[in-house]
Amino acid sequence: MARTAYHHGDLHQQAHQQALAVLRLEGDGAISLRAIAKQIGVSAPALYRHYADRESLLAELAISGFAALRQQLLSVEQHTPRAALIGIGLAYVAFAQSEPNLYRLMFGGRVLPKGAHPRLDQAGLGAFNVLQDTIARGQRAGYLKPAPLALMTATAWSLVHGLSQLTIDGHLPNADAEPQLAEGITSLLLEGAIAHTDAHTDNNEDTP
Amino acid sequence: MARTAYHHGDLHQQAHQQALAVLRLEGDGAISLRAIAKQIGVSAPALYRHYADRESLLAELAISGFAALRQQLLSVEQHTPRAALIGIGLAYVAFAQSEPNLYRLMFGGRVLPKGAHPRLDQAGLGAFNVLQDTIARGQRAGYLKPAPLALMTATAWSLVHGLSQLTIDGHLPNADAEPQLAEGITSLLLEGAIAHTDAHTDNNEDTP
DNA sequence: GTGCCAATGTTAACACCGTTAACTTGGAGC
DNA sequence: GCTCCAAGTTAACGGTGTTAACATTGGCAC
Repeated sequence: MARTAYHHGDLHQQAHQQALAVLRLEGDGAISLRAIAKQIGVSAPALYRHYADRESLLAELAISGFAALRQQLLSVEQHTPRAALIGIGLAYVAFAQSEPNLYRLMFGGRVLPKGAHPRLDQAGLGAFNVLQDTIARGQRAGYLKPAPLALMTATAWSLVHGLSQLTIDGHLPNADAEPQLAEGITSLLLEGAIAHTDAHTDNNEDTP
Repeated sequence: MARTAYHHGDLHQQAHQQALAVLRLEGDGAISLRAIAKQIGVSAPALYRHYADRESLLAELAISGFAALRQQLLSVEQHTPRAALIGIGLAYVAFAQSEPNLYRLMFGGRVLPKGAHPRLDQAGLGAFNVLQDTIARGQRAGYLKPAPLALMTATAWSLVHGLSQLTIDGHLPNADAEPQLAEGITSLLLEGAIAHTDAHTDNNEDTP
C-alpha cells in the first residue's frame, strides 16, 4: 500500500513530522499547510484528507507534546517525597527549555480554544495528573501540609509553568543561572518565604 | 490639521484603538491591517506611515498593556508587607483575567521576539520592578527571608504569571473558586508547603 | 478473476492576508 | 505664491487556508 504517488499511506505521519520540524525551528506561526505539502511532494488539499484544518494539525502536535511531557515527568525517581517533587519541577522546566516552541504551542491559548479538541484537553490532564499524584503521595507520607490537594497542585503547577514560560521567553532579568534558579525556586516554595516565626499573627490587618 | 480625508492626523491613535478592540474580542491572531484600515475608512498602505509593520502595531499594544499593568500594581496599598505582597499577587492575576487576550499578547513569545522592540522590554521591566521593589521592602522590613532578591522575585513572578496563564486558558481543573485560589496560592508560597519541622534534614538523599 | 466503491489523491479557484512601488494630494514654511 | 514633504492613494506581488469538482487506485465482494 505505498509508493505509487497516490495512496502512499504515510502522508499523515510524514506531515506530522514535517510540521514538528518547522515548529521546532521557527514556531507555530511559520507552519504552513501549503509549504508542508510542497516539501512532502504532494498537493496542498491532500492534507485535508488527514486533517480537518490547520488547527487540527497544531492540536495533534500539542497532543504528542503533552504525551512526551508526561513520559518525562513519569521518569523521575520518586524514592523520597522531596526528591520526587524537586525532580518533577526540574524535569518540567527542562522539557519546556528543550522544546520552547512546542511548549508555547501546548500552552499558547491563542490557538486551540479550550474545548475544541477533547483529545488535547485529555492529554493535558494526563501530564497534570502525574504532578498531582506526586503531591498526593507527599501528603500521605506526611511530608507536605494537609492543605487541599487542588490548592497545592495548582500552586506547584503555576510555579513550574510560570518559570518555564518566563525563562524560554527571556522575561527574567539576570537569568544567568537557570538550573540553580529552578531548584532554588522549588525549594523556596517547599520551605516557605516568610522569615521564621509567627507568620500567621499579622494577617488580621484588614480589620482595624 | 484635520478632517480632509488626507492628513486627518488621528490615524495612529485610531488604528491603535481599533486594533485593541479586535484584540480584546478575538485575540491577536484576528488583527488584520487591511480590516483595520477599512473600518477606519482609509487604505491599507496608509497604516505603514505610522507602523513599520504588523508586528510593530502588536508591540505598541503590548507596551500600553505593560503600562496599564504597572499602574494597577502601583495602586495596591502597601501598609503591611504581607498585605502588599498578597495585594500585588491578586492585582496581577486580576489584570490577566480582565484582559486575557492582551495578557497573552504581552507574554506570548510567538510574536515579538526578545530584543526586537526595545521599548517593549523596557515596559516589561517597568512592571517587573514594582514587584521587585515590594519584595525588597519586605526583606528590609524583616518579613521575608534574606534570600537573594533575584531568586525571590523570580519565584513570585513565576507564581503569579503561571497562575494567570493557567486560569485564563482554562488549564486548571476544578478552578471554580478563583479568588480564593489566588489568595490561597500566594499564602502557600509565603508560608511554605512543608509540614512543619526538620524539612532540611532529608536533602542529602542523593549521596548514598 | 472482475467490477465496483471508498479512500486518497489531483487541479482550479475564491477570498483573504502583509507588504512594496509609484503616484497624488494638500498643508506649512519661506 | 511657491515649493517641499508628510500623509494619503491605487495597483500589484506573492503568500495563505480552504472548498469544489474531478481523477486515480487499492482492496473487497462476488
